[in-house]
Order: sequence, then C-alpha cells, then structure tokens
Amino acid sequence: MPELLEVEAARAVLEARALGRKIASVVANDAWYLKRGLTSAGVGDALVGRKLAAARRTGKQLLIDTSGIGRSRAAGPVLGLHLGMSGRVVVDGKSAGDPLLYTSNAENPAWLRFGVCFADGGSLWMRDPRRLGAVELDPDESRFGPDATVLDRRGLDRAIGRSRAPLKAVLMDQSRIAGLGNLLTDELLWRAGLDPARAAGGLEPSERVALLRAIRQTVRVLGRRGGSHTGDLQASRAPGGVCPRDGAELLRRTVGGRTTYSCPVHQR
DNA sequence: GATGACCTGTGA
DNA sequence: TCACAGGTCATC
Repeated sequence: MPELLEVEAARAVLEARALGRKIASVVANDAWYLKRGLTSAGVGDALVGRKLAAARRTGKQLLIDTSGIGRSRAAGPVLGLHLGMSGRVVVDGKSAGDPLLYTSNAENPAWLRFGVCFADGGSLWMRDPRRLGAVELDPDESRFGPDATVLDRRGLDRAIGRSRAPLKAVLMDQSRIAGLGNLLTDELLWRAGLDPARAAGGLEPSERVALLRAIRQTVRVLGRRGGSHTGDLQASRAPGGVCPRDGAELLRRTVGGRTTYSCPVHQR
C-alpha cells in the first residue's frame, strides 16, 4: 500500500469502527494470503469468539489486538495485516486511504482476500487486487526500526550508521526506519535537497538536520493533505517531468531497486 | 547492495 | 504485447 500514511488511515478506520466487535466467523479462502504457516482453519480457530481490542500500526504493518474469550483474562493473538502494494481495509463496505495510485480502486469480489464477519452482521475485509498483502498471527514486531512519525536525531543516526548504501535505500529499509515507501522518500529527499543515490553514511551533520526536518515535515504535510500521493513532486513524477522548484528536468533512474525521481540541480 | 521473484491489473 | 506499479523476500 500504501505507505505509512495510508496504513495509518486504515488504522484509524479500524479504531473508529471495528473495535469492540465480536468475531463470528473468518473467511480465509486464499491460502497464499496467509503467511508463516497460518491456515484457513487455524486463523478461524484463533479468532472466532474474540473481540477486536485495539488497532495499532508500526510502519506499514497493521496490528490488531484481540481480546480473551468470555471471562478469560488472557488476551488473544495479534492479527497482523499487511497491505502490500494494493491492499486496503474495508469496514462495513467503506474503505480508507483512497484513492490509491497505480492500482484499481474499483470493486471486485474476487479481490476480497481475507474477511472477518462480526456477530452484529458487519464485516472487515482486506481488498487487494495484486495479492501482495499478507495476513498473519502474532507478527514479529521487533523487526522494525522506529516509526518515521516518531523518529528523532538519535534514531536517524542509528539508522544511517556507516552505511554506504544509497540514502534512499536506507530510508526505505523497514528494519532501520519503519513506514517510508517509494513516494514519501522521493518527496522528502526532494524537500531536503539531497541526492537519493548518495552514500547514507557520508551525510554531514547539517545535512542530517535537514533530512530529519524533511522527514517530519513530509509526513505531517502529506498526512494533512490526504496521503503519499499528495506531494509537491508527485505531479512531476513521470518521464520528462520538471522540478517544481527550479524547473530542471527531473532525473529518472533506479535507486535501491525502485524507480526514483530527483532534481539534478538542487538535490546534492 | 543490486537483482529478480512474487502476483495481478492498467494503460500505452 | 509490454512496461510499469505506493512492497517485501530470497539469492547472487
């Protein structure tokens, strides 16, 4: 999906509309979608009878805490949802985080990969055309670095370390910093005036200050605007596009394995 | 650390 | 028919 901002929107929808509701049944017919050995029967057994207790997020990973059954004080498993490239969460027929770029926003029952039916008659679905999303129980939450929304200077320095990898690759490495994806990263590097291909460990202190500021600002501003696709660079993020700041033709190349747009003039 | 693979839809 | 897509994983 969806990067941090869209996942956060999905989390907010879950929190506002799905908490406290009791799971009557689980529809998990797509075995490919269930990860780490999880089976259709297994996920049903684990969840039916429980309530959704909390909706959390780390980076792009959605985490739904479940309650114990009946008077049991032992909490249930954590339901981990990952939206992949094209997934979204649909509660009672309404989704969040739209519109999604580079995929269909249409409805097609075949794209409903995983579902939870509530005792009150409503439902929670994951709709995912490309099927790169995932459902698992008790995902390992320790594999993520600090979430980009709470990143501080110390976290940034730790993430960068002495890495000689391209700056963009480091920022998108979820084990170093969680939540930044292709669009947010291109946008924030454009705002920071930093070349995505530079060796991360070579950043001067003043450049790190600018980078951290850009991360915070980009997440905040694009969040307010409504998503990862609302950046100033976005409209120009196409072959032949021009830098909105200084008019130079944007550079299009692959950095860290992803299509990358940057300004050859002001990103150094 | 770069590359290809995974899966499927869309638009040129 | 091909290239490409807001993500992640295994492999060279």
